[in-house]
Amino acid sequence: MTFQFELINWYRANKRDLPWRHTTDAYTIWLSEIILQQTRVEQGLPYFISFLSNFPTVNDFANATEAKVLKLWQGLGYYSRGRNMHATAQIVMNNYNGVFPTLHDDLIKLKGVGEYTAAAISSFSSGEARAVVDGNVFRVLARFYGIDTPINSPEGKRQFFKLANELLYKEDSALYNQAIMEFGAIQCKPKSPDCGSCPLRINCFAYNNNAVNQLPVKLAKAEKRHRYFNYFICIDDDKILVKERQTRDIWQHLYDFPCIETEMNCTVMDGDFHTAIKNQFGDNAEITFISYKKHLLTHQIIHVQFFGLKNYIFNFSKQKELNWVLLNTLDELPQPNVIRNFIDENFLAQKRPN
DNA sequence: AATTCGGGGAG
DNA sequence: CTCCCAGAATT
Repeated sequence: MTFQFELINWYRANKRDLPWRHTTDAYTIWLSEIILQQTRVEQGLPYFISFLSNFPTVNDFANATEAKVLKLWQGLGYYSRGRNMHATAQIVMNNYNGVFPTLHDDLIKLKGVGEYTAAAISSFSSGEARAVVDGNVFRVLARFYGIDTPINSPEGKRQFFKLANELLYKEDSALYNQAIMEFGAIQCKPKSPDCGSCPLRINCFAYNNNAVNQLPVKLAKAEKRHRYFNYFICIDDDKILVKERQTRDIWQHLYDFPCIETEMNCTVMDGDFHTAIKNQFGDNAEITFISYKKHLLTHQIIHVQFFGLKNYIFNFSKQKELNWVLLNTLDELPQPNVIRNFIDENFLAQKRPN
């Protein structure tokens, strides 16, 4: 048990004071765990405060509108997390009588709750003996035990999951799970960890074999896809035309503007793009280029152009997701960051708070 | 088994 | 720029 006790001792001395560590309430822990999926603590913390304040109980969450949830989630990314939380809150109200589950086998059935999150909530809320395996745990185990199986391969996931559960300190799974994750986040960092001050270095494979920078091993990712979004700003007096994004693409159920997607960056004079504009907005439409922005996502590079539009016509019957909204209520809609930033720069005279 | 869901911070 | 973050769902 040396490894486990060293981790726990390190944790007692070095842990950060984080709000979700002061509770065993499953709902509160669930909020924090979903928000922190693929998200740094510093980035997620203000969202955790905001969600807990807006939705003190799972009942409050379940009774909110999805638009309200997505508005609070705006800017955090991976918006399916917000939509899945909303669905899960309603499932907890309907199927669990409003009492948030604390057992792994119940949690794993909830939307947006996978192996990591079910282990985290169950161990933190009820002390169930389930090992968490997140990015931190992969890294700590790969380095300390010298495991070079790619962590993003199915074989790697099985191997690390098995080892993590063998190592789990079952007498206090919550303490041990917190300890190994915090150790990975603060001490055994991805880049340039301070091995000289590490209490585990004596028995660490990577440290003793000069392999800290080679572990963990990760399979190469697919090439990023380039996409070209051409947005059209249609303003009629005090109203602007917005579009709710639909399923099977990024930013589902968030709002942007009427858009023509092209295969490359186009000017209004380019043949196919010109034709598409005329087909969409009529022969008399006057187009003016406003701005270009390159927006980086994990798997896509979005080249965004904004165009102003005048003297246009539009066939609404084929575009049910399009809607006129008042310019002064535009800010209330959940929007992807690239759209929100455009609105900030072009429509809002005064800066909004925060 | 591979891909696709964001956005931000560190280096 | 690249990599990674308290991963999960979909194909």
